[in-house]
Amino acid sequence: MTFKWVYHQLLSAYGQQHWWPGDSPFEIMAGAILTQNTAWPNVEKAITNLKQQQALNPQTILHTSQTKLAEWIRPSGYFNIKAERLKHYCDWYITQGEYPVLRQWHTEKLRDALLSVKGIGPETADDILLYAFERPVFVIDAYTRRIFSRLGLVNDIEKYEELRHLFESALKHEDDKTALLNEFHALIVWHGKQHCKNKPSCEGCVLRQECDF
DNA sequence: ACCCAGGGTCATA
DNA sequence: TATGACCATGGG
Repeated sequence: MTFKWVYHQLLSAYGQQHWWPGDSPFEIMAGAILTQNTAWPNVEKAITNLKQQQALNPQTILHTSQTKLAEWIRPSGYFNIKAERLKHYCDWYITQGEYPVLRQWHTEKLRDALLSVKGIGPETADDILLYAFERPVFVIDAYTRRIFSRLGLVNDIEKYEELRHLFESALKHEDDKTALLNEFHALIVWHGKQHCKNKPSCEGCVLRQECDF
């Protein structure tokens, strides 16, 4: 049982996921913040509102009052906090020179910079690195911890960075590693949702041992 | 009515 | 370092 085996099981079972849903790098970045501890359909409503307001760009978000911004993103939950986080992120993003500048940074430097923005934690930073900047990093989320600890491939108690390096080094010889890590995380999220839906019997679970019993 | 979702920050021990 | 409280909507 290996990481790659799990990947192929999920891919053959569910097919390509075509992540991240979004038309531009900035939409992906905003979505990564809005989806923190939130179901994606709620995020879609918030993004739709931002598009209707022509506000899905860093300049408009930065110059819109936090109160108004919070009202637009209300469906995504935690709207006061997320409005503040979006504005902090846009302030940093514009200051650094936006995508044309940031895309030239080395991955480690870009990660450190992202993590320095208030409201951007490890998972959100890696979402942005992988799906907006197409860097070969892996995103560790609650599904990943739960599924792979049940499979006996990782320890749930390990820290975020330890788990991330474990996945990345296990798959480092794959060609087009970015595309693989992109697909892998998306598949894990999809599988996690399916599994929750099938609890507790979990019949037809392609990973078998991942069932709850 | 209850549980949780594609997390992160901050205060406390 | 490591817990706990807090943030808040919407779907099951």
